[in-house]
Amino acid sequence: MSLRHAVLGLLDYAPLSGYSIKKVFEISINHIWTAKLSQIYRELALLETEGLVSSKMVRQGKRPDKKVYTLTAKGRRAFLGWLNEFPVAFGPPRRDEFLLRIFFAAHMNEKLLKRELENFILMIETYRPLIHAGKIPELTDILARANQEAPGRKAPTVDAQEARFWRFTVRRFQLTADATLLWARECLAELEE
Amino acid sequence: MSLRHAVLGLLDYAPLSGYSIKKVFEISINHIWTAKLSQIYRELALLETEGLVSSKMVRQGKRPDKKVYTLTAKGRRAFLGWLNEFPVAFGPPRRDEFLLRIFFAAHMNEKLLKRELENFILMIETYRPLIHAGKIPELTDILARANQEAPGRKAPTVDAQEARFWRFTVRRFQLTADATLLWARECLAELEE
DNA sequence: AGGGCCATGTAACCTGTTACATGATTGA
DNA sequence: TCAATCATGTAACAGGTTACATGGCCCT
Repeated sequence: MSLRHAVLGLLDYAPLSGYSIKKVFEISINHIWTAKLSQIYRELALLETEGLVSSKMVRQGKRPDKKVYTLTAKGRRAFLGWLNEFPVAFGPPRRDEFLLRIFFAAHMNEKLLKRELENFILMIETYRPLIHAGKIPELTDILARANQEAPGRKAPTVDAQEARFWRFTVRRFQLTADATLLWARECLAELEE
Repeated sequence: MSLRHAVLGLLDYAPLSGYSIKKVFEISINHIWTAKLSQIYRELALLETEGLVSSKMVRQGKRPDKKVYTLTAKGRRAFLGWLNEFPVAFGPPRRDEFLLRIFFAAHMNEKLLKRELENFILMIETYRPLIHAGKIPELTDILARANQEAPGRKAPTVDAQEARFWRFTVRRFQLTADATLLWARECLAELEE
């Protein structure tokens, strides 16, 4: 049910096409939640039949026409409802193929295992610096521009509040990336004793 | 594709019924990978048609009959193949509803948000001590007992190697739990300024 | 008497992935 | 000239969730 809320949440900032929702995903919540384009199109079609969003075709001279979706009042209520319903407890996500391989690693060729750990470490080391708050202005920009294109819409508040929470999510990735790096190095060290 | 390998991996230690695979999940890889009973039954049926496991009905006087699955040679090859194929890079799992809510928390009632963070902290504090290596002997026991029931099977090696990697996975949960706790407390502190 | 455990499954549904199809514009 | 970007989708498949069905045993 969460792709739905991610989409509604982004549309609350600005009317967007399916394609540009995907773009916004890529520079924002992509680390938190991913979706393929085909899935986004499907979800948007569904949301429209349920009356949570409405769409309008927009001609663009050179580039292909696009279908811009706007959040309806009903859609906004659904989104806020999701955010403000009585808080549920969320366990940590539980699907990690890499860890599953470690669990069964007694059957793994030792050299291969070490290489896999080294690759894993490398992956985090390259991935970690990509997670930084630097993308927040970029995101703010895109949303502001999308809003200008929408006539008669008062700019929504992408302000200090937003920036704070986006910073929170970035911080979480940094901390868990650090912890994971530490762990992987520890494992490798023990294997190399 | 990973539920499949989790099942094959457990069956490599001992022949098990669908129901007891679920039990073993619960005290072992449940933090790494979860599955519903119905999914396990479906997967086992599929694995049997593919010849990776074979089954045998076992009468039990008082309790209902059970269908015990054994790994075939082909199944074992498939499992080892998965472990030893050229290492792929795994990104971190990317579906975290809680973080998604934080991302959009600017729209959240502040009291509710604080309560949600507090619940989250509490959840980790209660969850963290449950993740400890103490379950390893229990797991070893269950597998050993299942093996005794299987006639003519030489006990597989649930030994020091196994214990090491299980310890590794436990350690990872502790480290990331610690990092997540730190993060959540940080967020709450900033909100309470 | 009622709930929980043991033990099996089926069916419908929802969500995510992969592959295919189309076609103009832009930059190297 | 070739690949990437913009822009829309459909179809098939794979994997995960929820609900339903059955029935005996054991414990309180």
